[in-house]
Amino acid sequence: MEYDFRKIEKQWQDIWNRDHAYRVSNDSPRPKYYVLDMFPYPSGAGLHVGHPLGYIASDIYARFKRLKGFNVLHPMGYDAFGLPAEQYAIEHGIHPAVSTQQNIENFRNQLNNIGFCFDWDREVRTCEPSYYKWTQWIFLQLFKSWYNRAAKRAESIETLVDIFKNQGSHSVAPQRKNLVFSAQEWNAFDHATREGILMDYRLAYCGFGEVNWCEALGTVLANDEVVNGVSERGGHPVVKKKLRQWYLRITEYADRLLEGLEQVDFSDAMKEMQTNWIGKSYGAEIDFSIKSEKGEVDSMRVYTTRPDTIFGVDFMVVAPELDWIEAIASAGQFEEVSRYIGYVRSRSERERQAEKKISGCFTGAYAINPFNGREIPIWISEYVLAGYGTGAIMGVPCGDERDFRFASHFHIPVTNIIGDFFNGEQANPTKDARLTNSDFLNGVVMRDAISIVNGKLEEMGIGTPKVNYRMRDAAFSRQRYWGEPFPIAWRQGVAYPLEEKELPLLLPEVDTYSPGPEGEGPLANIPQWVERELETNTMPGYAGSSWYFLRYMDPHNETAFCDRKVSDYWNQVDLYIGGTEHAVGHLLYSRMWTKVLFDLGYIGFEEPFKKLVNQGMIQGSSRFVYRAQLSAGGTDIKWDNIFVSAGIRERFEKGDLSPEQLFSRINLLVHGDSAPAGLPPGAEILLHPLHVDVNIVDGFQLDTKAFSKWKPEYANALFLLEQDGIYLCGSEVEKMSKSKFNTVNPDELVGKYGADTFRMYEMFLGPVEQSKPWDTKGIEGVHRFLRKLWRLFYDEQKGQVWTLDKAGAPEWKVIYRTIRKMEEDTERFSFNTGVSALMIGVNELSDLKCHKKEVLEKLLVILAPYAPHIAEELWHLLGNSGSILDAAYPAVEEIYLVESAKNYPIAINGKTRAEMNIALDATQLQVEAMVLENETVKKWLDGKAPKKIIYVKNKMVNVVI
RNA sequence: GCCCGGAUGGCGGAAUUGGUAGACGCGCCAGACUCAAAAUCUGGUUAUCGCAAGGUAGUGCAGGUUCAAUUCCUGUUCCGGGCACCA
Repeated sequence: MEYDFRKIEKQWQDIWNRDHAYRVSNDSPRPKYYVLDMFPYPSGAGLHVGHPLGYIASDIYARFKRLKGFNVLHPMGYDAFGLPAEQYAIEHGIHPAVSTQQNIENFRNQLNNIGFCFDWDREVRTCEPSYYKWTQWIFLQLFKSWYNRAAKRAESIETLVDIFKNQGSHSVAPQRKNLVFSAQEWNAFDHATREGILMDYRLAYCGFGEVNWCEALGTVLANDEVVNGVSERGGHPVVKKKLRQWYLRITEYADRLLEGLEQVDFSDAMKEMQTNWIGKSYGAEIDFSIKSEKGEVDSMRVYTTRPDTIFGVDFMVVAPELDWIEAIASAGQFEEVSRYIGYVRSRSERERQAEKKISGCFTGAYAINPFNGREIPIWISEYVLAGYGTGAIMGVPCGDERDFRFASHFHIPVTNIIGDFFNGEQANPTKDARLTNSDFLNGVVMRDAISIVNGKLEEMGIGTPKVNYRMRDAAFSRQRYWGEPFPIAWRQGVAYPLEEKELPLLLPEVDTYSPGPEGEGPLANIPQWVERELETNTMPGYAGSSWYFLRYMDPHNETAFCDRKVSDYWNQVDLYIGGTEHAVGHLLYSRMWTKVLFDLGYIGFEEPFKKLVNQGMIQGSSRFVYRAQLSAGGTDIKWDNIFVSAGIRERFEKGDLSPEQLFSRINLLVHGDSAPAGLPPGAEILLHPLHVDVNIVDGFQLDTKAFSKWKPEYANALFLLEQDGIYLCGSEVEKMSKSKFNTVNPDELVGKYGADTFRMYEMFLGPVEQSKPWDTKGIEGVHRFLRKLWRLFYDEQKGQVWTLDKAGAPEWKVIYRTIRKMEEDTERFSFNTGVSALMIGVNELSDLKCHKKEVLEKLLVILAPYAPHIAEELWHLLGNSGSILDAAYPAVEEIYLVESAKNYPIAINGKTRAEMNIALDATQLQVEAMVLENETVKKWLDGKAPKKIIYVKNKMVNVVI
């Protein structure tokens, strides 16, 4: 009886499906465990082998937990709104709902192929009205709430209105500069004014923000649609444009997002990334008065974390886009300033920060140092961003490397305020120096000077200590079609929320997916929509994905996003597996939404994910063919389809093969014997690497026949082959993507080797957290392992070989050692070593010729999370009736694993030279005596006495000479 | 540029707490079975010197701590991920 994986896998998938084997109840006496995968976007390209890595890991863990007696929730769904579907709609006129539906079906089939234990009854799709109804509903909660800083929590906006009504704004931190009013004043404000003020407090609010505006395309572009300042499609210029935008006031949650990190089990790297993203810093805002020709602007505000360096300020740098720059520019500098502002407008933030070339421009105005009246030139430069702090910094070249380079570049004299700590060549950011050239601060250690300066500034009324965050409020609107409509109507410039009973506000059909007027979204093209004065923006991709883990708990609820009783049962996600690319986006947004819903009493926990495991990326291993071409050096010889093998190319590039030799070999290939010889003068042979589909390459060897059929233009391809008559490809490790032809489709591998082999091989590749290149070659080893395992039960010739014989100690020892290793490794997500442990176990049982049911059935249970189909099949063939999905994880009988002695490595000066079998309970003295008797040790000692003998129980012995 | 990771045989990787570097698998080499091939099985496989016994070097690179370093510390190079409208 053969291992017929195709039949077995089909059969068991059908049975599990029929029996609803993966259905999960919200009501169970067993402890709950919630395993979550990151929400996939159903792309048209379908799955490649990189996608399922995390899903397989979580699937194994979910199955493992089920065997351990937990009620396990392991759902799957789709983050189905998004730009690619909309782009596809623009290009092909197909409604995004239609293409998305197709993509989802394709995805689902691919996922099912791999045999995941998803409870499909709980599937969610963010683009379904039944789902986005609740995204809109949560948005309304955000809109109707404010963050009460005193209570450190979100509250209904009504509580704020009450405060304003009764006490005015004094007790509430002002959101807008200089906006302070009394209760009487509030009550006298007209409706629009009040709404304008409340808008400054709402957790979801409207403001103005810059977008990438492409005039030629008449649309707003995503960052990755902009390359080097022009649109990716068409290469049109892109500039910044201010548009009305929705935002989420995530900055109010900055501190709680930081504190929450202490309660969750994320990697230190992940916590660090989030901490840095939030970027909390303690500093001061200082107002400097300005001296300019026109005198229109009297002061500027800078944010600094180092007020102690106030006497070392040699220049100011202001973000060029701040609106008061042109007002302070002197007549002589005005033109240059305008030109520089124009230049910066064309630059993305990323480019500005990454730019190595120092650029900037003097404004012609000066700031006055409040302590000594010194005139400080005000510059503008792209390295200062408007969005951080006040958009203006103090340039302290002796203490900051970037400031120092700026000063050197523009020949601005440097004031040394740190004495010997500054060498004139390099800035020194120390806080330990005693200040010099610093007036009343001379001799004070910098660290201590900070509070002295802050005190003085406050006394003078020109500065306040200030906590600052690098994180900005999250832009929450897109000028797009394929997203959730905002449940907001605008009347006379005031935003009104729709009634709850009006939800969902359905996304209307449109005739065209092209943008609306003035950079508005496509919804602005619909007269009925505009008539109803509905918001024309839609929500961004992360709207639906910020709360989906809650919907899985109670996916069909029509009266709430999730029943409180149900979320109380499932509570936090116990294990979340996903890539680090979501470190600061999705993970922060969903943590914020969870905190808001917690504050408002809709759920009972404020951190969504208890534990996070980051999966690495599977990279593609690209293959290249090399097309030969003659440069235009005065020749009319055209080679269209000559491909040179990688080995020949290598010799050519290294110079081992001359251009003439290569030319004549190619000529021979093209023309046969009657080849005209000689490279035309001035001509050069170029070998262009071209990506070739990895699926027609075996290792590095190209299937030349398949290549000729691959694309019509290669039909007549000629190949310059290696000596042994094969064509070798070049290779490189790159991101896996369709355009690089390096994607490998899991369906094909599943078809060829089965889902069980595929699952185990993905895990066997290496640690789940680590990125690694895909290589299909090794999959056969895993497949061989499963067949070897099968042979413990059934033999092709002999049929059944398993027996009911009683097992002996050596067999028990092997199986219990395997169980223990497997359990430990699975528990710590070390799935690759888990697979190895199984292989070792099967190798050892084969060596022992162990075919005993009582041993083998334990093996099947620990195998089941990794390779569920074969495990279930053999489980039943052994005569078990229930499903192995619900078997109990076998317990280890320690008695079989007790050892009395160990082979110790005996090292001389730390280098292993011998091995000795020593009893585990041996004492230091016994060991020393034994070791000194050892021949190898004697040889190395050469008659001398050892300096020391180190004996670490159960580890090693080291003889120091 | 800034933040976070990673680097070990021909390849993927193992070494869980500082204690036998290279488990397991691929590939390769040799052998068995076979008319032959496939499949399967057995043995070998870091480099280098040596007939062997055995020695020497070795975990990106340069240093350091230690009886002992892939593991800890300092510096450095290269590669990957993210940087706010891809999801």
